[in-house]
Amino acid sequence: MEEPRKRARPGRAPAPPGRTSRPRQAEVARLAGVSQATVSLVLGAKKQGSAISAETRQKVLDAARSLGYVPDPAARRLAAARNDLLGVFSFTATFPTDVQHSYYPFLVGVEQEAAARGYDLVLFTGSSSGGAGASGPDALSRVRLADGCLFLGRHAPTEELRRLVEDGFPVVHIGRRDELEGLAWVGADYVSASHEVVDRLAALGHRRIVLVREDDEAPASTDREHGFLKGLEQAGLPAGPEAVFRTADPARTLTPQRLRRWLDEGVTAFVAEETDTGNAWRALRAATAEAGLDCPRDLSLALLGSPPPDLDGETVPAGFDIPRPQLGAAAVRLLAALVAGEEAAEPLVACPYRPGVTAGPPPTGP
Amino acid sequence: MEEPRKRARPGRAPAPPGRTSRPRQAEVARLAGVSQATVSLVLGAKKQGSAISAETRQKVLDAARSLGYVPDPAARRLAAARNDLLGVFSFTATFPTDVQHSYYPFLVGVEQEAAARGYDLVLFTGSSSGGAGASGPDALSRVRLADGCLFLGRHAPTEELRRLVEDGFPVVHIGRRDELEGLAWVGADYVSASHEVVDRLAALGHRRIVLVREDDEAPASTDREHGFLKGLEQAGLPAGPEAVFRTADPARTLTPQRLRRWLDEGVTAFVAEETDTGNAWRALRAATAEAGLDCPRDLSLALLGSPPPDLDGETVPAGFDIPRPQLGAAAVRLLAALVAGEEAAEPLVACPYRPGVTAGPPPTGP
DNA sequence: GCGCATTACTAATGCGCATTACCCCGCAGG
DNA sequence: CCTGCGGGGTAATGCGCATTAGTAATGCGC
Repeated sequence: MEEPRKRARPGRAPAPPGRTSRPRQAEVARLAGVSQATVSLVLGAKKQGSAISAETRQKVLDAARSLGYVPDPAARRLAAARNDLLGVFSFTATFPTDVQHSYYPFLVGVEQEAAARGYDLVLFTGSSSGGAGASGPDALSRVRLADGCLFLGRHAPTEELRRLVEDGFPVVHIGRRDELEGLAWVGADYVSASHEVVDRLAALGHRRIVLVREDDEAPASTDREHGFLKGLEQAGLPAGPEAVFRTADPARTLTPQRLRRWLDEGVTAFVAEETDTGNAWRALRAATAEAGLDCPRDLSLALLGSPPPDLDGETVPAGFDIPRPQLGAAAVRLLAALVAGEEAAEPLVACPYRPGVTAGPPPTGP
Repeated sequence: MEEPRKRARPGRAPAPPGRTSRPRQAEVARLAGVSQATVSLVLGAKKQGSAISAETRQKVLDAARSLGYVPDPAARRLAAARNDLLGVFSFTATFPTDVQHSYYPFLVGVEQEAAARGYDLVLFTGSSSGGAGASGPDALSRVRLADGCLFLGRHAPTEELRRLVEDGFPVVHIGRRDELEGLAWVGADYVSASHEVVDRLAALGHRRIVLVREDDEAPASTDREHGFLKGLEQAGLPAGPEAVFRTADPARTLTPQRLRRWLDEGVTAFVAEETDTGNAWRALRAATAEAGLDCPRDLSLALLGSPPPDLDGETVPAGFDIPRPQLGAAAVRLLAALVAGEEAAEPLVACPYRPGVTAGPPPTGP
């Protein structure tokens, strides 16, 4: 029997007037002649598909389809604590006007992998663009709508991130990020990739190789140096301090004269790290040209990363590529694992060697 | 007094064991010594900030701060009947491997405008990528998850779209789409833009202009022709059928000989439509080069759209640009209006004229 | 023919928050 | 002294769904 509780009618208005509101499970249930719970069971059909007769199941499915029923993600999440949504958060605009700095390559992989796993993506905007809920101490709180969240770029505020991590919210950072204990991340394996570049050069016959790097303590830089030196050692080549040329301003210090001196000393190959600016590589190329040297013939060059996009596209440098789409995909995989309560796996993604045209055998004879 | 309802404990587990769940309003309330409702009132503080004493308010705020309270977006949305989420759906991958076909330029504008309006974006994957909920008759149902949805590309199945539209679900299509009554869309104003190109050429002194178009019935093509012809008429130039050269295979039919004949007939300027392939423009450029003609000097060329990205970047064609970011932004604005229950406004976005270097005064004398 | 296990559902409940309806209290007016 | 009234809160309720306890119906064995 119904209680006469008509006097109380809290909550919001029943439905936006004028247009059909989205169907609820209750409506599906009514149409199918079953209870709401049954609808939930049928539609939420997990692996344990039992306890529902095929007939009833079909009735429900038909009803749901005919009404165009779609579960409300908010309600779903509230009740089940998941909604098959992965967040993507970048402190700078995800789609900056300057395509060069965009996260596009990552997103290619993120989208694919997410799609393959049945996740949709939530792009959290407000981050930079000064939108409505732009910043503030709880700027990152919105990401909690998703089951988990990917973070791109180093600009996500550490404190906010810590908060999420501590709350057990699944978070994966694209790009190594060690300063925050417990933060899951995926990153390129610069060590191995740099190592391999040395291997290749050594295999070509080079016996003295110099790394040109900028004066920077980023993990990406030190990783490369580390792999480079390890490669030298393993190849039995001189790996002392003289094998690394570290300079704050490659354009000034890496002169053609300096280059010739190295050659005179028996150096036959140079390796530059990739940085935001690409200055190391740029300087190396410039010095080579100014010195009137031919690259694959007189000396070999390799770039530990991708060439600056503005540089002559004809000359593909030897070195390795950073597999950004794969990184994105790996991030999604890791995030999915975290969401599922599993533990993190290998965070490093291999960078494939790129033969390019700037490396060859060392020149023979004097 | 508490009822002994301990036997029943439905719902999901209280919290993932082992980690602190983030605070709820209830905890804030307890700490502040008030009720949950009061917390909600204080934190949800809208314009009607009354009915709460300053003292209580402060207690609540302090408690919330000290606990680091952050509202659960899902719950908030459930209660408030909106999620501040806009969908973005593209039948093909949103971030295809081939950057050329990506919707990136649109998304730039979409993201900005969405951010400015406090919306987050949901990228519906599964569409093409063959993911979990890939296709099926209700493939589009998922978009109902958001408050409204943007559609990119012409491939979204009409029937599914109709369904959404009929249900009153706010939908905006990027790119003109007339076949579906009631479907809101935003598109570039090709008619006006093409018209203006003719104006400019006429102003430069050209008296006979020919449009080269491919054999295609897309609205984008017919719009351009329409604007072109209107421009001719208004400028008092010959706008008969001979002003339009329509061909299925520009590369074969647009020979240098054909070009010379036109010139002999007094034609001094050519206009090509932009298509997926860019064949019309390509053929025009090729014929000019093969005929040994100099572009700005011997004849003027204009392109109704953006040049194919693979074409020599040095030569900026005269014509107009398709303001994709603005289109994206306009789409968001329109969608936001629909979500708010307002009516659609002007769907056309103007295309700015691009002077370029391929148009100049007609050659003087024979 | 009764106990008991299955099967096939339904009823009840709560997730976290927003939104009333209502209540309590002190004070002014009749 | 009772009533009216407004400020300041609180209890109750529901959003839409998932989950689980409970129940009716049926089957089965002895």
